[in-house]
Amino acid sequence: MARGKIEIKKIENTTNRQVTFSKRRNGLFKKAHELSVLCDAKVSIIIISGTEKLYDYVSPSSSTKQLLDLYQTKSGTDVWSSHYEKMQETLNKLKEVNRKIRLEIRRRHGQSLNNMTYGELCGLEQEMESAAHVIRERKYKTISNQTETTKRKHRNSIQVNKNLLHAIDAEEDDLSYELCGNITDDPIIGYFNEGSRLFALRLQPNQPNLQDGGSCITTYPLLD
Amino acid sequence: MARGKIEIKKIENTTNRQVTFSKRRNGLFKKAHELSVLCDAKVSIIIISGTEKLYDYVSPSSSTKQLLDLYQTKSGTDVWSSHYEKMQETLNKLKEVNRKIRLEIRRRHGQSLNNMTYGELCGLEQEMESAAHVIRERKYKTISNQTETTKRKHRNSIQVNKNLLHAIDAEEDDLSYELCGNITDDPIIGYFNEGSRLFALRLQPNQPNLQDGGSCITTYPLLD
DNA sequence: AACTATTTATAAGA
DNA sequence: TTCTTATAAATAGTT
Repeated sequence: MARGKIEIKKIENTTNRQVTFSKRRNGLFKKAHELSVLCDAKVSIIIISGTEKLYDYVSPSSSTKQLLDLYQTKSGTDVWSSHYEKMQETLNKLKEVNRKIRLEIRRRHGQSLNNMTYGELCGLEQEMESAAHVIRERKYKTISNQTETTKRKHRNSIQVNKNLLHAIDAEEDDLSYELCGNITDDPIIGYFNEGSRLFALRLQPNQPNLQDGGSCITTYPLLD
Repeated sequence: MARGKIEIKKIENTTNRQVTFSKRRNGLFKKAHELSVLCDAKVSIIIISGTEKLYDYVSPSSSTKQLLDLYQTKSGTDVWSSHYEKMQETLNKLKEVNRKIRLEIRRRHGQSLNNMTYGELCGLEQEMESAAHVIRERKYKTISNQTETTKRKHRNSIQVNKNLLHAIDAEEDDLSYELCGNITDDPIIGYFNEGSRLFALRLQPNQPNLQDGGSCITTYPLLD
């Protein structure tokens, strides 16, 4: 519109296009602003350039959101309600499901039993019985498993203990021979040693178990 | 901007303002269109006039909704996300609650019992027992109530039946008297009248119960 | 809505 | 990007 008329079609020269974009964008915003002031109108302009950059103008004393709200109301256009309504729907469905399962759990707690017929109550009782049976079975399995585990551990300890006693016996025999020279067999020293060693040795294999405390019960996988 | 410069402030003359609005609005849309074509940009303009009328322009090959979606994405502006995010939050909370309740229900069905310790299983069993107890009590109450209702109905029926029989007996007696001519004092006619009235009266209070049919079983409030 | 004197916007060049 | 400037376009006031 100056120094020569131009045709209204895409400007192929990139630099030229960007310059024109910048100039005309400013011109557009200026015009929009003048319009809004002169004529007391609300104006929103959103521009996304060929390089995907965002530029926008909103007339003073209004926000883009406000304007878009108005736009939606007035045009009846589905601006964001596709997202929104789908979500609303999901939410309502979920609430309904929630309500139902809450009722079921209350009934299984023995509450909210009004409005249940005799038949329904019978059904519920039956279900509860059989579920309780399963739970009891499970409980027994758990406890027997635990017992089993404990026994195994105990046997293990005893074995370890025995092995260690043997080892130390052998070592001491070796020592006493070295210190006292050639003393043959003394059953009392052997006895004393055995008692003392028993105490010392007991601690070692048992300590890890003691540290575990009660939690070791659950670390053993249940036998199915 | 011709025949004299104007100041950029609200045009007070209404007619003038509206004319200017119309001219400049068209000018703005034209400029917007030229911009979009020349520079390969997406443009959306929304105008709401002082008289609350809506005007909008969108560059070719894009919809306003598309543009607004893009606008939101790029600007990160809170266009509708205040609604949206609150909803998302509610949704997630609800899902979590749902998940927990479902697990509890499964356990009360005797499923998903893995990962439960012996103590937890004991607790669950106990709870189930006591809930089952409540349900059983309720069941007995329901059945006894039902029985009670049925008995009452039965007694009622018998009474109605008896009354009807009386009435019919009397009617038959009456018929025989009428056929035989004028007889003065007749205690039996008196009896008949009384019986007939009794019958009529009886029916009224009883009929509603009969019409209820089987459903009346549940309409009686349970005795607590 | 059409006209037109003027202002404004802007294309091309620097 | 910005400035300059010749020229196209827009438009205020009028008809």
